[in-house]
Amino acid sequence: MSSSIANGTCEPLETGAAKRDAGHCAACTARNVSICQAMPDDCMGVLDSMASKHSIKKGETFITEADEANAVFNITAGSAKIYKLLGDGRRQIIGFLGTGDFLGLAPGRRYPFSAEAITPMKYCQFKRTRMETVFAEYPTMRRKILEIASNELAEAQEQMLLLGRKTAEEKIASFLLGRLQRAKALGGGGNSIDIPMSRHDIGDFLGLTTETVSRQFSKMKSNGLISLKGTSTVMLHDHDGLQTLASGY
Amino acid sequence: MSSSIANGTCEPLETGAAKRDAGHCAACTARNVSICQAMPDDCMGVLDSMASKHSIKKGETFITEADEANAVFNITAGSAKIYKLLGDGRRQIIGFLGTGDFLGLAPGRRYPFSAEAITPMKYCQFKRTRMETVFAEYPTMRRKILEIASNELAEAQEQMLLLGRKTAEEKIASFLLGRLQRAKALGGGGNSIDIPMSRHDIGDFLGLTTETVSRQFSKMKSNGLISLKGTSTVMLHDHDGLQTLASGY
DNA sequence: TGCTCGCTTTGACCCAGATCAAGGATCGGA
DNA sequence: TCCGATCCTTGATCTGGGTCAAAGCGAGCA
Repeated sequence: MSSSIANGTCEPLETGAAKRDAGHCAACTARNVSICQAMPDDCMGVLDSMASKHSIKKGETFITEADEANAVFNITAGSAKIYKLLGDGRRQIIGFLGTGDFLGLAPGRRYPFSAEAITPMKYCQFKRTRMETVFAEYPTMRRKILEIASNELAEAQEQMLLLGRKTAEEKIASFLLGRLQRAKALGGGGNSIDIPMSRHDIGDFLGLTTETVSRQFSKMKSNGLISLKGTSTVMLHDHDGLQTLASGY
Repeated sequence: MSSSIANGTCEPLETGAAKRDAGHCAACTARNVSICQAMPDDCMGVLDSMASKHSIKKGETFITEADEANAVFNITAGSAKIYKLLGDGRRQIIGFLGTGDFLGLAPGRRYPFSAEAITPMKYCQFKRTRMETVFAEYPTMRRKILEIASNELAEAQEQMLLLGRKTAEEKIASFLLGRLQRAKALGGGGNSIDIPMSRHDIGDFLGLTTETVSRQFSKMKSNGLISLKGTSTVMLHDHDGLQTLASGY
């Protein structure tokens, strides 16, 4: 619901609960932007002992749609995409995730999407059954998950508006502003944004083809709204202009 | 996460918690399909005293986008739509809700969507601040909310696939099967479904125009996939055919 | 340093679904 | 039951973005 619900303390309900020394998690660069922040410092060892840590290469799949949803994940470095497929291979990218992002929520027994690294990537994996134990002991963790789910839901609804009702140009403007917002939330200044995903991926995220994405980038370049540095860095020159496009006036 | 997380008991954490006699909620027809089922029977009076009950007419708005999100809602009779608007009035319907459905989750201080009755409707309204108190006392309620949010998230992702990648025909097939599934979940048998919303609303839900929705209905009628009884009852004659369309082969 | 393969851009053309227009059905209210 | 308003259906035409094709371009590798 509101973010205020994540403000409680994190005392274990059972006084006999293990409190180990903080392990590698304590040094994790993703810790302060991830779900792990809901864990009190002196209990970090509990998470550390539960997490299985992985490094994968660009293009590797780490969640497959319809597989049994036995684990949840926390990205500690790099970026990923999550997507769903239609029978004939048409693809919809549901979202792009980066450092600190949490994924793996599934309402049923199986994952409702696949996930693949779009850059070299690191993540922590937690068995779902063990997470349930943690939730029982540290209610703040469940609050944090609810906060995350609630945010994702609002984002998904915003994306539904985009997919159903915006033009190609408006979609691209919205996408660029979304990337900018994300960069700022992670502490980036300036008007320059990083686009680690391909034009094809952007198309599958916005409900467009590669060619249309490319044409819209070119159009915005010649309009002076943006300029490109290489193929994966975009400078936004007219934030207000993009904002007007994105909100559909 | 999984529905298993809603299986806990519902003992108040504070032993001194008020347990009042069950009030009107006890007789509520929506109770067993709503969030209220997470409340133990003998605590139902707590909810009852908190709920403000409303009846509204078709077409009335009960949530306005960007208003302060001070309450959450539970529909006890009738149907509603929730939607978002673009600056020039283009509309995307995010979902249709019916008896037992819960809404009002907002990740920030304001509602990210509007909500309007599509039939005469009844709902219970709970002040968010008071819900926080209930959550603190009855953890099962928060689990239930997480379960709901998680389900809605998966539905929203499925809808993103529909909006971004399905053809008009596939969208209509998916919509009809979705309605059928809902009818079955509420105990309806048979292949007949009720469509309380207008063609215009269906279009705004599927990212189509009224005319395209109408044409696809006509096409499916002449294909023998469906038939219409009046304008708001649809009989599905070929479930497998619709399923194949919906899954995009 | 140059090659190659995959990604991106651009161009020409096409089509699914939007738009514009006009009847036909349905429903609530007097 | 009649009337008006609203919703639904159908037809004609148009167009934004898809499809097909081919030429740049750049990062990684030998």
